[in-house]
Amino acid sequence: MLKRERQAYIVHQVNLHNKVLSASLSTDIDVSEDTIRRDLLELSEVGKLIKVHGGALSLAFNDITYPSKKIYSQDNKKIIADKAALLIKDGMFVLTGGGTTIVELARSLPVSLSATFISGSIPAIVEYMHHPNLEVIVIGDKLSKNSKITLGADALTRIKSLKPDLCFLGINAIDLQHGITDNDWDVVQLKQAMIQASQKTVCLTISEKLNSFQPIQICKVLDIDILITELPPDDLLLQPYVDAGITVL
Amino acid sequence: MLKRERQAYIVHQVNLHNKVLSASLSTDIDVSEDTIRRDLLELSEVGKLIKVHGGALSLAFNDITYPSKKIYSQDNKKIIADKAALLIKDGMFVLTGGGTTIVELARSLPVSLSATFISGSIPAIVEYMHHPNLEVIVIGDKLSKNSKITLGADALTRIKSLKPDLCFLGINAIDLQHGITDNDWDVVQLKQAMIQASQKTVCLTISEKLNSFQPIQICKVLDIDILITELPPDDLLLQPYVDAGITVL
DNA sequence: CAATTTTTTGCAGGCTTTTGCACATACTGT
DNA sequence: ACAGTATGTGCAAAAGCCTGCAAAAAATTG
Repeated sequence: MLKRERQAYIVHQVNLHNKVLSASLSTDIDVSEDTIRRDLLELSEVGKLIKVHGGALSLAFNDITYPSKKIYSQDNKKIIADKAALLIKDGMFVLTGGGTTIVELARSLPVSLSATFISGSIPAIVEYMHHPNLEVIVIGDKLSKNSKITLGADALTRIKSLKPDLCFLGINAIDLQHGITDNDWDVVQLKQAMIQASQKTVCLTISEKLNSFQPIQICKVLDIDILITELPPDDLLLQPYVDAGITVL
Repeated sequence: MLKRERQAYIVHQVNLHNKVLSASLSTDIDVSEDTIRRDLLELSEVGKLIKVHGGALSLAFNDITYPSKKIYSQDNKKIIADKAALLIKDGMFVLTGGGTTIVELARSLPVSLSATFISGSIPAIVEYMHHPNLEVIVIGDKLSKNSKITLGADALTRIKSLKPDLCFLGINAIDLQHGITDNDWDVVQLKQAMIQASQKTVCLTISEKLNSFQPIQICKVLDIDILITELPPDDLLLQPYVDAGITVL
């Protein structure tokens, strides 16, 4: 059995049963447990499953176990959120995506702000819901367990019918050559629609993700208007983007 | 059973019942009590539950300290939710409204259940999202701050395009003369659409709300199929509804 | 096509984690 | 206060994991 084939089988099993045991996989496929362990390690590194002692669990399962796992680079995201919050004025229509940075932004909004927020991200909506002066519009569709946002044709159609003032996107990778990129087809579709619908697009990312890329392009660098990272705008790392004509905050 | 899997089970149980006993968990999962105690210790260190002598309590339980009436009706809602959960079978399409009883139902669903849930209630969606085997469809529209559900023309249109097997509604008032009634125009529209779309409608309510009415009618008593309260089905208070031809559980 | 390099796989060893048990100690309710 | 549990500690067996290595398989190159 080929390696790829074997790993595909493992992913299938883990999604089917929500868990797998190294030992049973080993006898199933008839390879050594070491090989299985190496497979599980690789698959967990690319985020297909969660490796645990003795086997692996599906991603959905992991959410139940540790939903409030500490958020990666929380402090940096707070800095980003504060800068982003300044862009939003009373009365604006704001479209937002999902991800921890966006949730941080939602938490950083001043209580007095009165604006309309549109999103398909459940964690973000929960935050907006707690603000007294915000109107919240939910984008409906099938909920993706991984990203906790609604994805699908309905969501796309609805977004295309909007003309929001601002769009906030947390992004996974950006570089000058490949533009803004991601690794999930449906998420890419959604983000493209959001960018096209909005008058201005603001991208939020921690500096770690600058100058990296992923397999699918969302848009070119110049298709966005503002880039926000935790770094000061005159940081060397950001100069290429300033030179390219992006507003960097 | 893997360690992480076991701990996930414990967290689920503690959130479901608000408390767990080390001893019963031990016989449930068939591991020694020592192992359970070590699990509870770890989970309490990560803040997933509160460890006490003999078992553990959920974090939510800690908040509910003084209002004994609240616990009372909380228990009633748990009884209702457990009865309702039995109606849902694998593979079903289930449409649900909002409200605390529906959230309680969401929490009472067995982990193994694999079905599709459709809802516009954000608190309910958050619960569904945490179940590993549920498909979740979000009904989008403007979010009502009071009821935390999406309301409006979009939501209505979307619901009318569905044909779910079951519909669960928490209701505010029911009596034989006025039928099922409510006090919010938009909510009434939504519930009417939900009832009309579904093959079977199940209404959940605490007995307190029996034989009361509010200004706007949703439907007649006979337009629903099943009524669930915390009372046993042969309670005197429920006889009029049984006589009227409703299935009472 | 043969030689060379790279990747993959299995194995041995030493190490860590997990689990159940025994026993001394602490807590709980009557 | 006291009987009955629950808890913490130390320990040992078993299972799982990591490292390094060498053979086998696959890919690359001349």
